[in-house]
Amino acid sequence: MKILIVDDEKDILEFLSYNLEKEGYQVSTALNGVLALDIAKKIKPDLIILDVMMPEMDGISTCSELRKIPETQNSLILFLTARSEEYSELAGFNAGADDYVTKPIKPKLLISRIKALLKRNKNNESSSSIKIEDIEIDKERHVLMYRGEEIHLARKEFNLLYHLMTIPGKVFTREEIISEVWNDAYVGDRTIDVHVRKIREKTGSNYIKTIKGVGYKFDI
Amino acid sequence: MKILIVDDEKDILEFLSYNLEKEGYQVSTALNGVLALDIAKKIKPDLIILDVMMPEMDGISTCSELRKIPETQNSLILFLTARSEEYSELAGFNAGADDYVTKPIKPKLLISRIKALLKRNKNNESSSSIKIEDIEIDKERHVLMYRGEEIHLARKEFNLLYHLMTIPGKVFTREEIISEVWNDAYVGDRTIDVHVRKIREKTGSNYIKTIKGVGYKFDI
DNA sequence: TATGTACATTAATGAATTGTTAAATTTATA
DNA sequence: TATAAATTTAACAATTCATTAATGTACATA
Repeated sequence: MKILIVDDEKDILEFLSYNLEKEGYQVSTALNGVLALDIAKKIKPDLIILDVMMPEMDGISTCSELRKIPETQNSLILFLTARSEEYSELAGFNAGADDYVTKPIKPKLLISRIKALLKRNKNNESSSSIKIEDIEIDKERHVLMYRGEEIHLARKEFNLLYHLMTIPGKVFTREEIISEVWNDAYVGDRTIDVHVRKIREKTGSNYIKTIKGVGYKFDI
Repeated sequence: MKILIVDDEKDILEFLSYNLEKEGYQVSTALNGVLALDIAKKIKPDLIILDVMMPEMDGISTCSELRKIPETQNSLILFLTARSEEYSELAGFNAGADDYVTKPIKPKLLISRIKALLKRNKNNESSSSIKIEDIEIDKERHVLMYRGEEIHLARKEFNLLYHLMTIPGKVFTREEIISEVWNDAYVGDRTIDVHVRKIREKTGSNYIKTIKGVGYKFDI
């Protein structure tokens, strides 16, 4: 795992490098935003730690720029911010940050946050499974786990449920469902109903809610 | 909703016009890109359907030009392309297209794509959740949260309350409400009263204020 | 007080939407 | 190809929702 640290204070760069290398990460450093962009393009870091307060180009701007170049489009970005600069939390997230840690930096906290971030990222990339309460749908294994039991769903049933679960709570109209699950094929409305019914039947539950006149949603 | 169709074949213009007008869209047509620009400036269509292959000015060029004039800067643009011209998909999106459909055209597919496009556009315009004090209405989840409780509102009830909440404090006349919530359908005044009553009943509250002789408003 | 106007309330009706079942059709697999 | 499984449709039942009509109430004004 490659980490790039960007801060204008050499002391902090050294302090963080030491702590992160001890954890087995491959660390690079940059003293300002401009350098950071150059280095990032070359090494394609998995995670970039950015100080918010920096001369020349601040962390927020650097972050925005990083999001524009393909090499770091999907890198994780973590902000370092002084406790007083609370405004930067919002600005940071808007600019595309994934997390932020306030100074003074506690190495153990920072490392646990980094691990969490990298882990979350890994999960999102590799596994296509969605778990909500006692129901878990795994696209890779094409399996639905419900209260510990493995339930077989046919393909359309599976895709329909999966699609509803991608945004729990959101109401999907029949049009949206047909467009996404049926690839715009022309099927009647009853078709959706029947599949919904079968899912309800097989799971013996009612997580799929009907919003009459609107559509269906997955909700606890 | 105004749609402009641009194609050099009269047959296709007629075929599409017929199908789209049947769906209630207001359709204009143009036989080439140059005419399209003129007409577009006048009618400001919400959606422009462009054939890729046309003499004089092809769809891609027309699209680029349309994106330059303010009247159609934010219009949706949908390309019609022969299955063989797959290259045009990319070129089209680069020129600012929002979607494309391959010929031969299946009317039902086209209409569902159009609806999806117009809808997506609409959704992006307005934020879906409005929160005022202890009352929150969420269009995406189609849910009303009131003092932590989830209250189910029927479609018209929901739309009515949502509409009043878009501008809290503003009095909406019955005319305005019918125009927005009922899409100008012809319904009597009592209909609104009844829906208001049901909302008050279900929430057990009186956030909807009656302004006698004027209309209703949402206010704490 | 009487009267008119505007809104509230209730219940009835019918339209619209969804649920259910079985049968027909399509698709996958041995 | 035969068979089972999955998908879709069709028919109809059930439910919910929207609307109206009838009637009641509040309030202002003559």
